[in-house]
Parts: sequence; C-alpha cells; structure tokens
Amino acid sequence: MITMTEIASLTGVSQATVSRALNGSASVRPEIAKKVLDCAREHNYQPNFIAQSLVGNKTYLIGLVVSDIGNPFFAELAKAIEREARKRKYSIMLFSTDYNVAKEEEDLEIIRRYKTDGLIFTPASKDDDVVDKRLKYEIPSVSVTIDMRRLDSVFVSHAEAGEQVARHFLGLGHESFLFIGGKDDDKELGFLAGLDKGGVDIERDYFYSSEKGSHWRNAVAELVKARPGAAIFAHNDLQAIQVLEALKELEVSVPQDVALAGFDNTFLGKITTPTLTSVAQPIDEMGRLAVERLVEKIEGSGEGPAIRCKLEARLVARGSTLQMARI
Amino acid sequence: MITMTEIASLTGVSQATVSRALNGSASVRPEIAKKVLDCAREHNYQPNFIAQSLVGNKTYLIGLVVSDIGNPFFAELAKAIEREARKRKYSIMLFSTDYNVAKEEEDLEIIRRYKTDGLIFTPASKDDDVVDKRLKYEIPSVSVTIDMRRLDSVFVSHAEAGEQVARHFLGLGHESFLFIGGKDDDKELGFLAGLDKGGVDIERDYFYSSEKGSHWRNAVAELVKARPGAAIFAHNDLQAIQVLEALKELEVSVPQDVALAGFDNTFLGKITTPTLTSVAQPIDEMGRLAVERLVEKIEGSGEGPAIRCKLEARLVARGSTLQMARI
DNA sequence: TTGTACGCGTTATCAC
DNA sequence: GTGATAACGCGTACAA
Repeated sequence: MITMTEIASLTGVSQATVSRALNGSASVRPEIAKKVLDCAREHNYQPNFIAQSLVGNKTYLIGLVVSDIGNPFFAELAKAIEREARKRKYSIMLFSTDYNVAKEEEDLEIIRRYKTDGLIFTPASKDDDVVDKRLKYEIPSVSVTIDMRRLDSVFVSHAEAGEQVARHFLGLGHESFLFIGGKDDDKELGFLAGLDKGGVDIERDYFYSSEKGSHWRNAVAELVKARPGAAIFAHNDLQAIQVLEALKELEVSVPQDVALAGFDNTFLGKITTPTLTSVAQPIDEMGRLAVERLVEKIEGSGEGPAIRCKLEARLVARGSTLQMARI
Repeated sequence: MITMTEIASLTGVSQATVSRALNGSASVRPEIAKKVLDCAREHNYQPNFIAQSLVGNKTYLIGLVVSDIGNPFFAELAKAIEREARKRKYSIMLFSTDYNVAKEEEDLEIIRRYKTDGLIFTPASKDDDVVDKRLKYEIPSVSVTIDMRRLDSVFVSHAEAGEQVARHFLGLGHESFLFIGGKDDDKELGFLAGLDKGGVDIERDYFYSSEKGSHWRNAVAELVKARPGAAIFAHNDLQAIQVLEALKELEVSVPQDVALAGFDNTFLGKITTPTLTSVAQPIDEMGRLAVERLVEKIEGSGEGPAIRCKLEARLVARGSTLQMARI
C-alpha cells in the first residue's frame, strides 16, 4: 500500500506535489504530473481514506441502523440505501439492533466514534428522549419509516395505512377486528379511527394484542373461535405470515373464515398461500429520499427545520382478504 | 465532540497525560486521573476512531461484500456476521454487489481505501483471476458459502448438496431432472454425479437451464409438458420459489406432477405452499466461523496456509418433494 | 510551479 | 508521574 510520501521519493518530488498531481490540482508541470501518475498507477496507489478523513473532517461514511436486517423489508431498504449512497460516493456502516434498545445505544456510540458523516436509522421507539438523544448526537440524521416529528424523516403515514386497512376490512363486511403490534404504533390509531368512522363498536368488536412473545397466538385463537367474520391486521408482513401459519394450524381458512392483512408489502406476501394483502411502502423511493436528504444535510448550508417527507401508502389487496381467493 | 487536547487544556495537564488517563494507563496520579475522567465524562468524550486508526494502523472495520443483501439468505448471513463481529469489537461496512462484477471491483477498491482490517465476501465467481485479485489485495479475507481453494473459506460442499438432492429425488422415484443455476455451480456437478450413480441416463433424462433472464421458464414448461415424474433442482430458494410460482401458473401441482428442491433453506421455504424442500446451510455457524477465522488472521501471528472450513449440508425434506403433501 | 511546514487526534517513545 | 515530541498519511497555506 504505497503512500504519497513514497511516490514522492520515488519520483523525486515533494509529497505536496504528489498530492497536487494526484488530485488533478491546478498547477503542476505536465511532465511531473505524468511521472507521478504513472508511478501511482504502477504501484496501484490508493488514497488512504482514513488519513483523508482525519484532515478533511469528512469520512464519506453513513451509519445505517436498522431494527433487523433479517427482515426482508429492512434488507431491501438497506439495499436501496446502499445503492443511493454509493452513487454519491458514500459507504455504509451497517448495524442491526434486533430491536434491542441497549444495542442501539452502543451502535450509536460506535457510529459517533467513527465520525460517520451522517446517520440513517429506523427508530425502534418514538419516545421523546430517543429523539433528544438523536439531536444531541449532533450528527446529521434521517429517520426512515417513522415520522419523528422534530427529526428529518422519510415515511408513509402509518395512521393512514391503518385507516386504509380498516376501510378495506369494512368494505368486505367484517365485523370484528384484531390488531397485532406494538403499543405505540400509529397503525393501530389509524386502524381504530377507520373502524370508528365505519360505525364499529370499538369496545365490543375491537381487540388488541402485543406482537411480543406469543401472546398474539392466544388472541388469534380466541378471535377465530368466538368471532365469525373477523379480520386481523398485523403490524408487518413477517408477523402476518406467522399469523397465517398459526391459522393453518388452527385449520381456519383465509380469507373465508378470517381475513388477514400485513404491512410492508414485501415479496413475502406474494409467495404465501393465500397471497397476503399488505400496505406497500415505496421502499426504493424511501431509501433514495433518505439518502438524498441526508447528503443534503451533510453537504448543504447547514441547519434549517426538519423536513418530514411523507409518501403515499398503498394498500395491495391480495388473497388473504378477498372473498374469492384468486391465489 | 471534545478532543484530548481540549480536555488537556481544560484540566491543565498535557494531552499525553489525558491519553494515559483515558486509557487507564499505568502511571498517572489518581487525582489527576479522576479530574481528567470527570471532565471527559462531563463533555461526553468519544475517542476518535479515525485518529486511532491512522496511528494504530487498525480500523476495527470489516468489509462485507455480499451478492445481494435483498436475498434473505445473505441478509441472515449478514446479521450473523454483524453479531459476531461486534462481539469482537469490529464493525461492518456493507456492500451489496447485485452479482455485478464491475461493482464488486469498485467495492473492493473502496474497502482498500478505508483500510478495513479484513474482508468477508460471498464470491460471485470462482475464477482463478478473481482469487488472484483477492490475494493481491493483501488484506485478510475469508470467503463464505464458496470454497475458494487457495483462500480461507467457510462453506458447505455444494457438490455434496447436489448429490444429496439427487439421491433424494431418486429415492422418490423420479426419472427426469432439471437443474437451474449458474454454469460453474458445483451443485450441478454433484447433482449429476448423484444421478449418474443412480443409473440415470444423463444424456436423455437430464436437463440444464441457466438462471439468467427467464430461459428457465421455457425449460420448466417443456419439462413438465414432456416428462411425467420430473424433478427440478434450483440453485437457491429464491429461484425455487419463482419456479414454484411458474408451476402454479402452468397449473401443474407440486409435488404430485413435479418435485422441486431449493438451496439455502431460508425461512421462505417454510411459508410457501407446498413448503419447499431445500438444502440447509448453517447460516449462523457460517457467519460465526467466518468472523472467527478472519479475526484470527487479522490479529494472529500472520500467514499460514488457507484454512478451508467445510460444514455439513443437510437436506430438509418438505412438501415440495413428498408424495403426500403434508404442508 | 514547487517545496516547506503545519495540523487533523491519537499513540508511543523519549527525557525529565 | 508527567510533559515534550515524533509519527501515521494526507491537504493546504505560505513562501520561494
């Protein structure tokens, strides 16, 4: 791994001149430049990003913190982000938190230490103190998938998504409903609002289950036992697919006995039987916009208010919510 | 982002002393140490990894180059690798090549420039010149999933996997066979060997199709039309699932009309209908071993011959190859 | 046009 | 025990 200094002594000029030649800088005698360039090529010179970072105070690194890279949704998002980042000369440091808040904290520490130019993250929590922590990190950040209010965010409205699902369920004539997901998920709020607008008696016909552990299994079992015409909304496709399998075990058929909808619209929903109704997030666009916005913050003038970029959620109806399964 | 020098002036000692105090180094007067530590804590000091890297010639960075992070197999592998790496204080720079050789080259350049301590990669090709390039990169590398002979590798034998599939198909009484995959895939060689041992007339009853484009669609269509009792072996689960969908469109039933096996044993195979027979690679173990071996190379004495760590492939029989679909 | 010299934030090797 | 001081590889103001 040859350095500028070595090239300098090899070509008999100063390291400064090598630097200038290599960077195509203004004034350096053509013959010298050629000699330097040739020498560099010959020895396969590669600039040392570490050294450049130290002096330039710029790493061209983006920290990417996702909840679970094993979830195809996040994997596809990471793919989109990596693609966009590379277009702009940035590289990705990947962290998968496994929804573990402590690990996430550690990851952020590490990211700070590496002085990544920016941070893209999928928040595990919307708590104010989490937001504050991000702000305190002073490093340019963009939240993806969740609207973090005081932070730059790229997302689809989970509330609207929930409402879409509610309308969809109601349009199909369902009469009791179960939401499976986290406690502070806007999808539930929107779902509830939609059901309420549709005249559903929330107290009587709406149920909630945490996605943790297998509480939801009991909830599902009870629901299908007691409630014909029930509909289940799972907070993501992975969860929905688990529900689908549970329903198969219970020998209730989807969508005849119970309807099911997921969220994310990953390709998983296309390969199950029945196929899975899900709310699509425009993954590639989210990745692109997140990187765009982040780079803008990094390279741009500076502060300005947080930009919250809201994209359209789109319900994709498939076999799990149709009267007639058409595969 | 406070620096050692700043802490030094704040506490009225030299930067060198701050360094010693912060690193818990031997000799520094307790009271001084306390003052420094307090000051550091108060200002939330974070060591600058970039500076440390420059002087220490060690980045604690591992470059991870996978073929497609959107493929759940690689995503899960990345997850395992990240987990193991963090245990050893290393962080991951992620690159997804999309099976694009040119992009892979670029990624490797970038990795060199960042001076990552090591490299873990899933090779797109086994060509000798690829190997040579890796060796030339002088950076400690480990190949995962593919045995690269002259390079440290962690893998399951694709040939043995192919043979297992062949035996499995033969045991179920199949009589004609199609392999879908790349041209230099050991899975095909093993598959062929297994079929041959089983007395199959390769010329007559064996077919090959590239996985590129949709050539394979024609191959599949022709096969099921002309050959009752056919069996298809796809080079990975993603491909197998595409085949499964194509078969549904063709209205041939699996496994009654045609058997199907994949490779990787991702969770995808559990959610399709029928479920998918696949050859399991021990993902977590592969990730663990790859990181272990890499760190060993990085921190270890030095060279030594390449260690090729061969793990057991295990065929997991599911619905797509059973006479009786048991879901 | 080119070289010298300095600084980026550390670690490490010296003297004191 | 502590403070100068020299690296590490590079960019760059300044002087020549």
